[in-house]
Amino acid sequence: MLLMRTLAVVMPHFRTIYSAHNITDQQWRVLRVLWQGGSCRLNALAERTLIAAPALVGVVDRLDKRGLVVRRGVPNNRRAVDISVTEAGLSLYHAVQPQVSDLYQQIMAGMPADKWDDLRQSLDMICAHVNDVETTERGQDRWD
Amino acid sequence: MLLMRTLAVVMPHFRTIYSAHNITDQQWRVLRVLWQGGSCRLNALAERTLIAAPALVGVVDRLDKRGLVVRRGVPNNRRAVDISVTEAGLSLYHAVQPQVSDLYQQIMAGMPADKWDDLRQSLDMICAHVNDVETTERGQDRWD
DNA sequence: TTGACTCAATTCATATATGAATTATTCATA
DNA sequence: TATGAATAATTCATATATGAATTGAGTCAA
Repeated sequence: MLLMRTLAVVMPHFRTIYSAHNITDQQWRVLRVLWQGGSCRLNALAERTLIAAPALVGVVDRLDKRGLVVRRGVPNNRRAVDISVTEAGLSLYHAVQPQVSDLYQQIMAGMPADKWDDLRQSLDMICAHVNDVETTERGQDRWD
Repeated sequence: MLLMRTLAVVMPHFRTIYSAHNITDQQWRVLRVLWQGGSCRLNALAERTLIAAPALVGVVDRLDKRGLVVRRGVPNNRRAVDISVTEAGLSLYHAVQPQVSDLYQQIMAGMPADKWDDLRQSLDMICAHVNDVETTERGQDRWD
């Protein structure tokens, strides 16, 4: 609940920026990842944006309709689809990114840098350890 | 993104428990809050579950249909509605709670207790500070 | 007392979130 | 080389998430 509460407190501030440019949180995440990585396929995009593939299909659809990204077939692999930003998507990204970066800095300013490092490490540690828990659960399945 | 990633890693484990009892994350949050606080009105429930009121209406509707919670009018205030768990909702809670608690303990075991305290404090600090950022933003509105 | 205003719950429209099932493909192998 | 297992993207059904607008009550001052 603490994680959710923190997100619930922080996200609206970012959302204010996004909605001023008529995009959603998820649409922003897609644009940012595509800008950083050039282009990638839906599954990879799903991993990097933390948006499940079925939901991502719709997000990309809407970005595609607005001409911010494009879908292209991959040669030698007709079941794969490559997604990349358009010029319009790129310029939108450059319009939004500074504001997002500013807000990020303001939030970071509220806590010393070493605390941020600790926070990052702790969260990473949780992510890493939780996989062990999963293994344990599976182990218990043997007694079903 | 780190916060979202952590939630994305942790939640599926809890969700496994919930879905085994045919409830969702949000339905569980409602049951837990109602069990802890007896009963409360929709707005208060929205705050405590971190579910926005419009979405919460639907969650309560579905719990109501399944007889896990009930809506009751508040005397002397016909616009308010009181929500509370039923016997069925209570027994479901007691069936699920131990498993949730166990999983929680397993996750907690992956990191020393003082680290958890630091983590809690850091996240609380973020929540507290972000409100200041908001104030700053509002202050800038004066120049509009 | 009545009209302006606030409040609590809800509805609406649109955009995800999630797990299960599909649809084409591609691959590995008997 | 037929053929079943594995893949990538998508569709489906159902359950939220979000912001704006409504509805039905209370409230308070002129």
